[in-house]
Amino acid sequence: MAPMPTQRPYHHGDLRATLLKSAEHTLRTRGAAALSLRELAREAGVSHAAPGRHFKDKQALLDALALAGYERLAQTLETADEPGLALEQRLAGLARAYIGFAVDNAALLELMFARKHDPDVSEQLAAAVDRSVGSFTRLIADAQERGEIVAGDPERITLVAAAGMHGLAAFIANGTFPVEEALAGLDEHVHLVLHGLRPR
Amino acid sequence: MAPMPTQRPYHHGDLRATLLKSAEHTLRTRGAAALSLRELAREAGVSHAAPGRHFKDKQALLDALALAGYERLAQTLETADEPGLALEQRLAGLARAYIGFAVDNAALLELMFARKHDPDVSEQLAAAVDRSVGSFTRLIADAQERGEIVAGDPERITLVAAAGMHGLAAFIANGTFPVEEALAGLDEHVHLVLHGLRPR
DNA sequence: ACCTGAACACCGTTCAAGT
DNA sequence: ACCTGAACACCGTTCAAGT
Repeated sequence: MAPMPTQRPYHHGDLRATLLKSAEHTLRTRGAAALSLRELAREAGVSHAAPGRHFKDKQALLDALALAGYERLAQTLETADEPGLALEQRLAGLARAYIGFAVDNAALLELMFARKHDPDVSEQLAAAVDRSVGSFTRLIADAQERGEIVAGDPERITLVAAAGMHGLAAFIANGTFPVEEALAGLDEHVHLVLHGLRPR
Repeated sequence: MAPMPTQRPYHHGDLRATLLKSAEHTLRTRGAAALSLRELAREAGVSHAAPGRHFKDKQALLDALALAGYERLAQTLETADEPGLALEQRLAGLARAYIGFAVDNAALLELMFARKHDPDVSEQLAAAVDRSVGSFTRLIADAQERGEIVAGDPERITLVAAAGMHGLAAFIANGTFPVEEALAGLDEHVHLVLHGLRPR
C-alpha cells in the first residue's frame, strides 16, 4: 500500500522555496516586522526548527529575499529598457519601471536597502545591485558616446541619475510624496534631471 | 532620617527622557534591531513594565526617536544654510550637511524613513519632514526669484533637488557607495544636479 | 539529508497591586 | 501619577533524537 497522499510526508521536499514564497507574501501583505520563522514554519506545515536547515538564521532568509528582489528588479529594468529610444524617453522608461517596482514592492525595497546583511552575502548582494544599476550605466554610456550626456566619470554620472530615481522612490515608498502625483510628474522629473535646475 | 541617596527612589523622575537617550545610544552603537524595551528598562534600573507608562508600545518609542531625529536634521540644515552664498555653493553647503547627518546617523535615518509610523503621529512627522525639507524649499524659492532656477512648480523642483540628495544619502548609508568617495565628489554631484546631465 | 520535540533565553504587552 | 511583579503569548536558536 502506498502512503495516503493527503498526509504530508516526513520530508517536505521543497521547504526552502516554500518558505521564501510564503515570506514574500507576508512581506507584501503585512510588512517586514510581521515576518517570523516560526509562523512561516507553521504555514508550511513543518516544525519550527525545520527552517534552520535551510537558513542558518533569520537574517539569512532576509538576505535571500533581498537577493531575489534585486534579481527581479534587474530583470524589470532590463525588460523596460528600450535602447532605440531618444535619451529622455529612454530614461523616462527606466524611471517609470523603477518607480513602479518601488510602489509595488515597497516593503521588499526597504529590505533590499537595509544595511545589515551578512558579510558573506554582501558580495553577492553587491553583484545584484550592480546588475540593477547596470541598465542606468548602459544608458549613460550609450548617450555619452553620442555626446548627449556630459563628459566625465560615467560612474559618477550614473550615480547622479540613479540617486535622483532612488530618492524619489524612497519618498514615495515611505509616503512623503503621494504616488499618483509622483507618477504624473515623472516625465518632468526626468527632464529636470537631464536638463538641470538652472535655466538654459 | 532621610532615605539613603545611593539607592534609587521608587519614582525614577525622568524615565521618558532617560529611555529616549538610552535608545539613541543603542541605535547608534548596535542598530535598530538591538532595541528592546526590556533592555532599556534594565539600563534605566527600572522594571520591564515601567516604559509602558511613557510609551504605549514599542512603535511609540520609535516614533519619538524619529521625530527627534527630524528636529535635529531640520536644525542641522537650518544652521548649515547660508542664504548669502551663490546658488551652487549654497546648495553644496546644504548637501554636505545632509550627507554628513546621514553618515553620522545612518541607523536613525533608516528609522526616520521607515514607513510604519502610527497614524496618530504621522501628521506630527509630516510637519517635521516639512521643516527639514524647508531649507531646500527656501533655497529654491530664493533662487527662482532671482531667475537662477528654472520656472515651474517650486515644490516639484525642490523634490528633484531633495531626491537627488536623499538618494545619494541612502546609497551611502547602506554601503552601496563608499562614504569618502561620495563626500569628495559632492560638489560635482551638486553641479550636475543644477546643470543637468546633458551638455550645455 | 532532512525534520521533530524539547529546552533555553529572550521578547512585547497587560494588569492587579503596591507607593 | 508612577512603578512593580507576575502572567501570557509569542519569538530565534540549538541540539539530541528520530526517519
